[in-house]
Amino acid sequence: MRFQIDSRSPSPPSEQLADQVRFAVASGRLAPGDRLPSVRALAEEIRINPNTVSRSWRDLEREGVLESRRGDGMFVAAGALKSCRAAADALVKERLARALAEALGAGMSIERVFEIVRNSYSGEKGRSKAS
Amino acid sequence: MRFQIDSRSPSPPSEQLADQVRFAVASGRLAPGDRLPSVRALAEEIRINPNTVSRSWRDLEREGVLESRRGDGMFVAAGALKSCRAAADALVKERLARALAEALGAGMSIERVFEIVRNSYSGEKGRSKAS
DNA sequence: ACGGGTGTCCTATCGAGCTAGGACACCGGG
DNA sequence: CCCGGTGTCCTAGCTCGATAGGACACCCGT
Repeated sequence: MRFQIDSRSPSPPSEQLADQVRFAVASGRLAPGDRLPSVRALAEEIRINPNTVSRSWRDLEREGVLESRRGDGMFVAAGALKSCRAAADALVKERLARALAEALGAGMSIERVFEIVRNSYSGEKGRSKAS
Repeated sequence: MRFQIDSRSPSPPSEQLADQVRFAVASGRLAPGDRLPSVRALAEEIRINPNTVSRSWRDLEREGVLESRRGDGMFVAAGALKSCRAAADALVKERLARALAEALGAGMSIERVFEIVRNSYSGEKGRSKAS
C-alpha cells in the first residue's frame, strides 16, 4: 500500500490519509485482516507527524473500518468492505458533483466536461502503467 | 450575482468566494465594468466577516480581475475575461482530474464515473430550472 | 525476563484563517 | 459643506489542525 499527502490540497492530511484507506479497502487493495503500516513508520515515510497518522487510524477505528490490537498493530476490520464501499461511493459522488457544478458555473458545456474527464482518464491510465 | 459559502467545504471561505467571482467572469455572468457588491453588504448577506470578503477582493485585484475605485466600489477589470477563462479552465480541469483519480482509486470503472456525472448533470439542470 | 515494536494518551506550541471592532481616506449626492 | 457609503488597514482573539516530545501499557520473539 502506497500512501501520500498532497500538501497543496485544502483537506487536512489526516483526512486525506483516512480517505485513502477507505478507498483502498473499497477497491480491494486492502482486505479485511490486512495489517496497516505502523504509526511511526508511516509518519516517517510520508513526512507527517505520528500523531497525525494516529488521528486517522483512531477515526477509522471509531468508524469500524480498522481494528486495533494493542501492542501488535492496526488491521482492516471484518465488516469494513461494505461500509467502505458505501462511504467511498458517497464521497466520490459528492466530489464529482461538486466539480461538475463548478465546471457548469464556469460556463463549460457538459460535452467539454466529458472531454476533460476522458483526456484525464487516458493520462491516469498511462501513469499507472508507467509506475 | 448570487454568492454563497459552503461551510462544509475544506476550502476557506475567502477562496470559495474568489473562485465564484472568477467563474462568474469566465462565464459572462459578470462582465468588465460591472460593480461588485460592497464588502459590508455581501458580508452580511452570506454571513461571513467583512474582512474575509475584503481579502477575496484584494486577492482578485492583485490578480488583475477586479479594479478598486476608492470611495466608490469594486469593478470587474477590463482584461478580466481572458485571464478568468484561463484560470477557470485550469481550476476546473484540476478539480475534475482529482475527483476522477479518487473515483478510480476507489475501484470505480470509468463508465460508472460517466454515469454519475450524467446523473448529476440532470440534477443540476433541474435545480437551475426550478430556481 | 527482557527489549523492541506496537497503539494510545498527554501537554504545549505553532501557523493558517476567520472573527471582532475600530479607525482612516476617499467619493458623491443632497 | 456634510454625511453616508465605499475600500483599506490595524490589532486582538479565537478555532482548528499539525507539530513536537514525551510517557505508558501492551504484545511477541529471543
